[in-house]
Amino acid sequence: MSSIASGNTIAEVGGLMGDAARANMLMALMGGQALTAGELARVARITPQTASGHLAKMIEGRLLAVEKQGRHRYYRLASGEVAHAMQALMALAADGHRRHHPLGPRDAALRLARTCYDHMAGRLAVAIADALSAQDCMVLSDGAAVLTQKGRAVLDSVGLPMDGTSARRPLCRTCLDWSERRPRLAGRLGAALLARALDLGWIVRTPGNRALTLTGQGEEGFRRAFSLPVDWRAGPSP
Amino acid sequence: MSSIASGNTIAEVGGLMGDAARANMLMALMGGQALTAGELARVARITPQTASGHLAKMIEGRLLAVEKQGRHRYYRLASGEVAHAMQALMALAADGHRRHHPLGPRDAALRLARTCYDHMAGRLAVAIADALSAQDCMVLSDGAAVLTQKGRAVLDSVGLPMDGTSARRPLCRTCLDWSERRPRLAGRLGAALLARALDLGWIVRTPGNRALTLTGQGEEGFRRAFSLPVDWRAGPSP
DNA sequence: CAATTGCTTCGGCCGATGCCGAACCATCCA
DNA sequence: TGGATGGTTCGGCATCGGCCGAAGCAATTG
Repeated sequence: MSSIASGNTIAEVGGLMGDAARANMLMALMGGQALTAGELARVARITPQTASGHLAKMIEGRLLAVEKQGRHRYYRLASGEVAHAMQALMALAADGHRRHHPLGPRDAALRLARTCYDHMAGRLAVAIADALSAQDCMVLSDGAAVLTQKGRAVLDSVGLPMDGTSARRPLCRTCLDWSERRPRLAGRLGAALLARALDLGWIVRTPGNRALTLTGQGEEGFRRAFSLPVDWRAGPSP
Repeated sequence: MSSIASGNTIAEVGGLMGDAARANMLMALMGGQALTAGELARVARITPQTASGHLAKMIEGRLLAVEKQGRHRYYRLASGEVAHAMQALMALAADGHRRHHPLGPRDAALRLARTCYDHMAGRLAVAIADALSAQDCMVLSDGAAVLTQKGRAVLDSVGLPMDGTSARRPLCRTCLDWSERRPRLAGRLGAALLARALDLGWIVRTPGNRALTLTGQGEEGFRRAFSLPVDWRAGPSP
């Protein structure tokens, strides 16, 4: 029903995100991994049949994409723009929040390194951005970033050739997630870096959630590749 | 009702934007000017009392701010973050749209120069960004921008001292509005430039809509200040 | 002091939508 | 082939929220 799946209006998109159950599902998918319908129903605390309805609506509205695999159906965000829109909404929602930071044991892992849609977040990601910036590999200015010649060389040495300046996707963007509000690498470079680090076995995903575990190789690799200070885990230094 | 006006949730924010009438009002306010309740009712095609309810909700949700002046009440977007969120939603809504571009007579003025929340948009804004970029006043990369030393000098000469690199607000961002999808100056610099240009009388606002009229002085002033090519009105050259 | 205009509050109507129980497909496994 | 499990569709219920008419303030105007 409705239109032939052509163009949404702002109100339609907003309405889709403007439901608690759907928002919860979208938040769960912000981790970047595809989840099954059942998992999404559980995270939203609704019955599977209700979840199914919501998912269908979000597919119709082009917020999600599906991939069926066996008897499972894996849902994921349809595009980076969806993630971006969610972030923008989160920024508004967080306004007066001053959320409780229980800082539990599992929280500590998330705080160190986690995924945020398609790139890394947490202390590690911030430390990398800081180090690159401090070494003139990249110029950070008001939340935007530009890579220098030297920066390209460094990234190239990690196996990340940043050749084309083509895409109009930002290299770096401040991403208002819960945890330190400091710039980190997102965008095209951020996505490439996450993929490469997973590839090298420097970090591994945790099955259930968005947390990333830093391996021994990773500890060493990151420190050497980006010349991280020894105390990078301590958080914002200045 | 609800909480004591503290923290919204994502769903609440989305829900506020997810209504046709409210979305229309927000869109009207994207021009950057404050509008009265009556004007907003008219643009949303609803009765004043219905509009009043919507406006109260958006105030409560911290999407809008009011200022009463005499017997009028002027509503405006509460912050740049609200405008940013709307842009993000527009990007999703526009997806399949491929909107009709009627290109009427009034449309031509909008296409040349208009406001977009707190900065300029249209051919003029794009031409300025292009010129600054071509003269190494600023480095554009993937939609982000960084000002060079030379750029600071140029802006300083127009009366725009860009001293503190302080704020974490992007200098430039691609802004997916209807019309050319090319980078232009937004963010802190964009806002300052708009204010300065209005101040100098280079451009003047059109009362009813978002269009900006380029004055004779402006024609001359912009060309000299940013060394615009003579044919900048022609649009994207390369 | 009326009269007018801009805006809000109140009350009731009604359509839209989220929710679940039950039944129905599809896939995997023994 | 029968039974589990994951997922969807259907039908009905209940609630929520947008809408407007009528009435009530507030400020400006004569």
